[in-house]
Amino acid sequence: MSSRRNELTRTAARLFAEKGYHGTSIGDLAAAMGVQKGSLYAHIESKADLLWEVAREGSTAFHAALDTVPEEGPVVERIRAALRAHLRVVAEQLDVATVFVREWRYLEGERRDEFVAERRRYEERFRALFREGRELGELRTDLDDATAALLALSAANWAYTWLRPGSRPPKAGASRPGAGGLADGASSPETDDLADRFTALLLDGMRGYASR
Amino acid sequence: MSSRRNELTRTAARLFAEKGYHGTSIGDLAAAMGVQKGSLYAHIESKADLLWEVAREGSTAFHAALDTVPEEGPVVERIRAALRAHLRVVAEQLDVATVFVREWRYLEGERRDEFVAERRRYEERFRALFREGRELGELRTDLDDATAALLALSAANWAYTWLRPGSRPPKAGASRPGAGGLADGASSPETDDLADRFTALLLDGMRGYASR
DNA sequence: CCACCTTCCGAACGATCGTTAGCCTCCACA
DNA sequence: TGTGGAGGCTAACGATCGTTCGGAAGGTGG
Repeated sequence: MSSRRNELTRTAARLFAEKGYHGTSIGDLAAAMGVQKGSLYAHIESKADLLWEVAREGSTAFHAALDTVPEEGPVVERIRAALRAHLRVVAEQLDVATVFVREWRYLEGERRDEFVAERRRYEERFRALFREGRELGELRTDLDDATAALLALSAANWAYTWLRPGSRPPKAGASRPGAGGLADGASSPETDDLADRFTALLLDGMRGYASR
Repeated sequence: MSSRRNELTRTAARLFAEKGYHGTSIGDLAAAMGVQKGSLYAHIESKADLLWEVAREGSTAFHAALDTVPEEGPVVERIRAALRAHLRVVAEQLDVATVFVREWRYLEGERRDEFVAERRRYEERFRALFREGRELGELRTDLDDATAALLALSAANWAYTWLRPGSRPPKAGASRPGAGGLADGASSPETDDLADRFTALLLDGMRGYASR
């Protein structure tokens, strides 16, 4: 893929994340590329192609991140690794992650079906960790693993709303205006820290020792 | 407000939740109302008015739900009540909740500012519970309450993607096609159950007793 | 030197967008 | 009985939408 074409995909990811797919016109994309809108069709066949490409990049990135989680070893460590991996993708490729989580639903036809399947598979991989943890006795044997996985995935899927490339310590907030921000930044120890704090909370809970 | 006007607001909430604000045209709204699109302007001044109204309804509903949480008593019980209240709003007014969580960002100008302020206030109220719990010693005294609140709010804010009016037991999934679904249904014991399961997980964690 | 490929331009297309206008009908109420 | 407001109609507006097209500049490799 030519470098100009890739540049267009990056721009599309950024604008789709910022203003939404339907809120971004071909004209907006062209302006951001410093070009007339008709010129974009030297690179793409349709606007929908761009959404598809960015969404697929998201699928690839998140699955690849999960691939780095070992298949053996203590489940607790693997859950921590999975959460780290997920948050790292969000922090490093915030625009792509945003499209993956929020804008994918404007895909149409087979592409949408294919995306949904990949997304379900991702969640299933995540969930399997909790099920395995319960079955092996490393998590509570009475654990409702579906709910546990849902809780963990909620934190993961919501992260794009507050995680920033620079990865400052989070506020509890979730709403944040446009805030274009920098280009996708490097992951930081802070992102891993945050994932670990989530993991610790999920594992040990918030209740005081006294009332345990 | 006339009944026809209210009907329009309901339709707008439904379509905005289903296809997104920018993905819903005035023509779509008119068709859903069984009317020519020009006729809608007997009720509104602009499409943006509808988004504003639905978003404000969301603010009102979520704040009102939090108002039912007692200001005294065990923090643990209040957290449970807050989570129940939130999920109940999502289950009972799914369309409005979806706009509140996902579509609000297409608000413009002062309205957007006002909405963001209300949303921040909501999150702050939520967060205060965890801070108070730590300060009173009812939660772990070493609790990172900002992260704890973020985790709880993530579950709450993500709920609109999987909670359904009928409120079946959840899958771990998060992606779901259009799925028009029924009109907003009544809340059920199941919704409260789910909130309680989240609360239990948040409080006591997933780790096995053996490894505590 | 020529042929080709990439990239862009400028202009235009039909469609759809949100919104406005004037007119009509019907019903509640004085 | 008459008046007015609520609600809807048809038609049209200017703007913007995604997309197409023919042509031209610029560089690369044969």
